[in-house]
Amino acid sequence: MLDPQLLRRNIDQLAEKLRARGYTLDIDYYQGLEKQRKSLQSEIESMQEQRNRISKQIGYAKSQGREIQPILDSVDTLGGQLKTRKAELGNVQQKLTVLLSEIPNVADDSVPIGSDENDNVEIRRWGTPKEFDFPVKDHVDLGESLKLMDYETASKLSGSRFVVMTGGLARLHRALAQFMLDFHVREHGYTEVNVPLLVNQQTLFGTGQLPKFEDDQFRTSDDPPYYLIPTAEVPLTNLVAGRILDADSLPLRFIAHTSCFRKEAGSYGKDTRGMIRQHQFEKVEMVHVVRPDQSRLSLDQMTGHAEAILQALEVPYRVIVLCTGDMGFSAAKTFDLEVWIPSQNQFREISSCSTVEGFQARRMKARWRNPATGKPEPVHTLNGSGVAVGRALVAVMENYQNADGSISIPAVLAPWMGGLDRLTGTAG
RNA sequence: GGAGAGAUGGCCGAGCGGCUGAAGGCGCUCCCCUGCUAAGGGAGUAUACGUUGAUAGCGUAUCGAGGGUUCGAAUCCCUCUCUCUCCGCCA
Repeated sequence: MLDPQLLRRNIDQLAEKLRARGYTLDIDYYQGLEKQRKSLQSEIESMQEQRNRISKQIGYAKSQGREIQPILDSVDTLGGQLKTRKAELGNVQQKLTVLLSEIPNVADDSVPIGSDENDNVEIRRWGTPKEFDFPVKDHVDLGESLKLMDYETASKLSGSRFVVMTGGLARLHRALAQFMLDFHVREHGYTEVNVPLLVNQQTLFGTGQLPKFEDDQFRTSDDPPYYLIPTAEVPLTNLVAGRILDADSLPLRFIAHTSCFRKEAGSYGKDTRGMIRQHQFEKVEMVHVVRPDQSRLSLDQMTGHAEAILQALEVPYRVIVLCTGDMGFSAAKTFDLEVWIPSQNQFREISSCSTVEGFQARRMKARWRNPATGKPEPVHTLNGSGVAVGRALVAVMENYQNADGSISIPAVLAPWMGGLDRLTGTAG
């Protein structure tokens, strides 16, 4: 949610900025509603003021033992009028809330203007793609020929976009998650958190998935509406929902390893093969809750934290900054990490680190007490993958493949691999 | 799933349908007093929105949430949520 002051004060400038993101703000519609809201609200408040005043007179008159009927008569019609006006206001406010909650965040000034992923800008590269002296296999061929990865059985159990992993590969997947979690906690000062995977509507509203992206979520039940989290960003960020934080408790750095669930509606035909795009996948997620003046710096740090994982795994990657047209709904600025996928001969997204500034904080009423003003103000929140576990597995499998179809294990994962240093299909 | 108890400000805790945005206490802030410390005295201490150029001020709302009764609700009624205790069931 944007700061409502932005809409009230600089709506033309705001509309301009939103246009860069491909969102058209209906200024007339907004201003019409806002005008109605104002007049209804003042009208209602003055009616309430009148009612309160008269009610006090009644109380006073009664205590004096005087006749109250004449006073009662004077407010005879007030109640009814108030009721209809309140209903009208409720209506207008509902529309305003829907409008406001579906406006995307405004891009930071440093974000390149553009319309889609072709306008993203590469910032830097790390590592050099390995030259293979044999034809490379993709992770599906590797996994299936080692009999450690089974899409057919997964499809029987669930459907498309699921996978069954077995033995050493399942262990490698787990090792990756454990490594990332332990690494971030030890090296980067994160607090490990174990969070619910099922959340309510309010929580999804807080991070911006609802109301606009209902169709992307798995809804599990109706009587209490529960949703499977699409990312741990949702529960982690909402940890501070509704709270007023002390200045010295910031920054907060949370990390969690969770499964994530996405319908992938609208991505039909995209990445249908393999583990790149699944309905269920695992991710290690980082969330920062910071003072507003720290969010830019924090974004760089968070991106660095994700990069450290890929460097430790020794897989080549590049960092890009997303252009205005390619950013997610809540983001003010996003760095994507893209890892080298040999079989595709290209870089693919493995982490996305964003600052959303106060956008989510305003939705979830997460505030801090600014010592300078003494007042509660929205905090800034950031989120980033540190990194996607399934995609990291793909990267490791493909970048560490050998001519005989076996897969070497990155040295850094040794502590979690129980002595296994190569996947040959027989181990585990 | 069954039975019961509860939800009030940063915390604890009062509150007969009317002068209660909310007693009292704790904590915190400022001031005074006191030659350190301790003790004591005084004032202040929620959030949102509206009004205003911005304060102050004023107005409105908020005592778990949402409805209702009433001229008037923290207080009465209904629904829901959550917490706690006991029983059952389980990881």
